Amino acid sequence: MQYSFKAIEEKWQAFWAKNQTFKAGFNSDKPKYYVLDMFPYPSGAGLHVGHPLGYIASDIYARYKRHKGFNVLHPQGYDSFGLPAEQYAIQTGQHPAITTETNIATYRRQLDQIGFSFDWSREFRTSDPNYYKWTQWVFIQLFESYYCNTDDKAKPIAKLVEVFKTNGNAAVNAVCDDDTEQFTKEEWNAFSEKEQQHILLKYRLTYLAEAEVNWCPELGTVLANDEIVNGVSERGGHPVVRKKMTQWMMRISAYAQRLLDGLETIDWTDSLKESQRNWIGRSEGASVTFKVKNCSQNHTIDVFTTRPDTIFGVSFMTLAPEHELVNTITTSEQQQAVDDYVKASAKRSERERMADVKTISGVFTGAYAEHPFTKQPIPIWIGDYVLASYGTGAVMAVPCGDQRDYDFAKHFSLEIPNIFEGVDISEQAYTEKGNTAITNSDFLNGLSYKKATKRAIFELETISQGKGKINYRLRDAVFSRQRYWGEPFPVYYVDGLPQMVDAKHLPIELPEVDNYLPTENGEPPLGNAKIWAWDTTTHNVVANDLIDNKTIFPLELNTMPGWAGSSQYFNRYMDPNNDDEIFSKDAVNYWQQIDLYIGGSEHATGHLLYSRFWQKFMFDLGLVPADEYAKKLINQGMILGTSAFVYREENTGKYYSKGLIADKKVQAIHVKVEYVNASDELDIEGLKTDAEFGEDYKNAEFVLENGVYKVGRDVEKMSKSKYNVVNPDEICAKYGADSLRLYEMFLGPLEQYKPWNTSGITGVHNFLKKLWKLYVDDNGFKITDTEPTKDNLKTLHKTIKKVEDDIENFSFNTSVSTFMIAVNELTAQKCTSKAVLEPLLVLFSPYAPHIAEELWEKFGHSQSISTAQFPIFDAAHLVESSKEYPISFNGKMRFKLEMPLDISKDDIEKMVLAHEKTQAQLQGRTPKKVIVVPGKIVNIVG
RNA sequence: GCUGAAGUGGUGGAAUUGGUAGACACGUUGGACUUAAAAUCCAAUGGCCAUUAUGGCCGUGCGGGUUCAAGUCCCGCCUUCAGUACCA
Repeated sequence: MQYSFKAIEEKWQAFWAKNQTFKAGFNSDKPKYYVLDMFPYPSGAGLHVGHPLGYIASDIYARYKRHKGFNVLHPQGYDSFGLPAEQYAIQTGQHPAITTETNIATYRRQLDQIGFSFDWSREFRTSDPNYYKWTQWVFIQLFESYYCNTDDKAKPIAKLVEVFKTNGNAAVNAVCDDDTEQFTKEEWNAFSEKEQQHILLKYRLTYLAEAEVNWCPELGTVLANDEIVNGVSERGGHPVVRKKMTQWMMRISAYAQRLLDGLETIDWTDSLKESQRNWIGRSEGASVTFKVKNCSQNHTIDVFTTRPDTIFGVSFMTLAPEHELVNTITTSEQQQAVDDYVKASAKRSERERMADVKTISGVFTGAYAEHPFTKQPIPIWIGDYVLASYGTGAVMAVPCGDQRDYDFAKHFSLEIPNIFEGVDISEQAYTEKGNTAITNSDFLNGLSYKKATKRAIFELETISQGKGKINYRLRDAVFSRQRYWGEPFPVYYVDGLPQMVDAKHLPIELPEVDNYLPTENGEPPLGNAKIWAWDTTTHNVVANDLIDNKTIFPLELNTMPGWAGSSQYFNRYMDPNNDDEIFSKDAVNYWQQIDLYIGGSEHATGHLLYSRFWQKFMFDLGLVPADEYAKKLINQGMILGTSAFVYREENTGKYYSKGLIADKKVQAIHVKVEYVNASDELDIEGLKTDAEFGEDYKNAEFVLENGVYKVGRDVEKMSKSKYNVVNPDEICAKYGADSLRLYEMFLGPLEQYKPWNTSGITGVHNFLKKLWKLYVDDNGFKITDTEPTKDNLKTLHKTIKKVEDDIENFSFNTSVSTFMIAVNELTAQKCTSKAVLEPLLVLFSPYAPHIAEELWEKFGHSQSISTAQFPIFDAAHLVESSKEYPISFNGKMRFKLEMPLDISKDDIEKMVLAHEKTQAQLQGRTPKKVIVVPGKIVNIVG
């Protein structure tokens, strides 16, 4: 009987689907375990072999946990809103929903053929109104909440309105855009509805604001910071410019400290946590207020500094060119110069400014500020090294203590007072925060960094010109996109003010449009919709031309960004078909949070940060029991493609084999990897008859070396455009899903980036054939009830131990090797014993579930192997008596003991001492002293 | 610049708390089986030297150090990858 993987895999995939083998429900007898993959965006290209890597790993772990007696939740779905489907719609007019549906069908077929143990009954798509209803719902909750600093949590905005009515905002300690604005209860109650709403927007956790955003003209939409890479859009690589626009924002900054603190409680990789820490960018220091001299309106400039101890070293101030006071304070003599400078720097894009760090530029405003303590005048400059978007957009310049201030001062010949005792600052600034005493600094004289900082803050607070402050780099996230294919906002506008649709009328479904481009007057694509107005009496979406501004109002034209749908999906899996609630209390209390989350590290400062923010918000509302949603997170590495190149000589057009290039002027051209064999030889005939590119090479001349054409190779990201994509369909057809699964794990450590090389798959494929032969030969199933030998049991238990350790540590690659060794050993031992080969199957089954099920059935089991218990390791089988397995004597001073490490130190000492005594007696010498050191090796010291 | 990860044969990669470096697999070479190929099986495979055989020396990016013992620990460099950056 041959190992016919095709029939076996089809059979068991059908069996799992029919019996809903992996359907998860409440089960109080078993502990729960929740394993989740980052759900995919279903792109038109389908899966390549790199995509399933993380899914295979999580599937192995999920299956393992089932064997270990856990009730496992392992769902899957689709993050189906996104740009590619919309771009396709723009080009072809096909509705993105249709494209998405087609792509999902392909994804599902490809996923199914790999044999994942997903609970498909819980599948959902973020673009399904039944799902995005709840995305809209969370948005409304955010709108109806503010952040209370006293309780350090989000609370209903209605509570805040109560306080305003009775006490004004003097005693309110909440996160607000403008913490200088003060009003009494009388003032509040006298405000118009519009004025009140305007104020509340400054407190709401999602709010409408005029903000400087990253606008991508090419894509016609704004982008979040994490959607921009090196100054161009992540998707498509289009340029991005800064632009002021009214946008929905998420007040994630209110959660900055909690997002930072939460990292300490979760088991995520250090590099990922570090990325998030950097992104949040906490720095401690002080805010200092400088009064502008000779200013009729008493203007002040606030700065943030991490070095309040250097306050007496301030010799000038620098404002960002965009700073709001630039125009107000500039003197008439300097007006022209300042205008020119501001205009020039506005022209330069952010990217140019970043690229050009070395050129120092700036201009004097003619105005002076007053030093808070010395009252000396401080010239106010403008310089583009100060960023409007960080801190307050203004700095107090301390040239002796900051290199950029120092360079600026040198360039414009400004004063550089030294406030560091015995430090030479003639060449560069002294930026260390050491124990150097401060001098020329009045009350700070003689103090070191730490003490001076404390004292400076104290003195600033005394004169009410500053206070200790913690600044975060993390900025509020723009939540609007000017696109069609995203969640519509449940928002309509009355007199220009946003109103939420009552939650019970959700979802607000995406309207039909006949054009997916922005409208002629620049509105987002939803501006093309004809039925897109909200009727507040019937609570329905109605035609735009019915808008009467009394009961029927315009709806929001923006849609939500890509990360909206993925920010709470992991909770929805717990109760995905609930129409009445986002999820039931019972469900969330049972499943709690994700135990293991697997996905790519590229989401470090996007999805993985935003979703933590949503979870904390939902925790504040009492909706979820945990304020972190994923206990453990693993970033799977990427599988890279091995591209192949031919070399075309520029003048002759001949293609030279790699070894013949020498110093010829050649151009390297990607060719499809399927025409290249393991020895890097090109199948020229295949290439010439290729359906897509055959024409290009039909008449080409290939110059061979030693009778073959050798291609060049390079490891790159798998991509259609590089022709190095390997399709899992082909692998499954040729070697089977079990081979694919094993090989992807065998390639290397899960977290690592590694190149794919199809030729290596024969190794694991042969292993599966050998495994099959261990159970089945020409006469059929060959397992017997024979007593296992000691060798058999040793192999089995060695394997149990290793595989269990490997899975717990997520080193799946080494356990594949362990299997190979086990099968080789048992084959050599001619083992047919049921007592060994049956439990062994359970070890394999997470990795190669199809073959395991097939053989399991041959043992007479009617239930899936996934119900079987993981075999229990028994160290006794590894401890051999010294008679049969003498302690091996190796070299001059070391013994190696073949036994498990959990045997006690004393036992080893006794055994080795006994052995040494016999040896000594035989050799007629005195026994050496035995010292056992941790590890496998025993030292004998003479 | 800063932060994080990593440098081991021709290749992917093993090596537990410091304990026989190169497991396992690919590839390569030789052999068996075949008219032949594929498939399968067997053997060899870090480098250098030596051989009838046993063997010897060198080897984990580089230079030091600790130790009976270092891929692993410490100090100083180099290189690669990833993230981030006039962050005050």
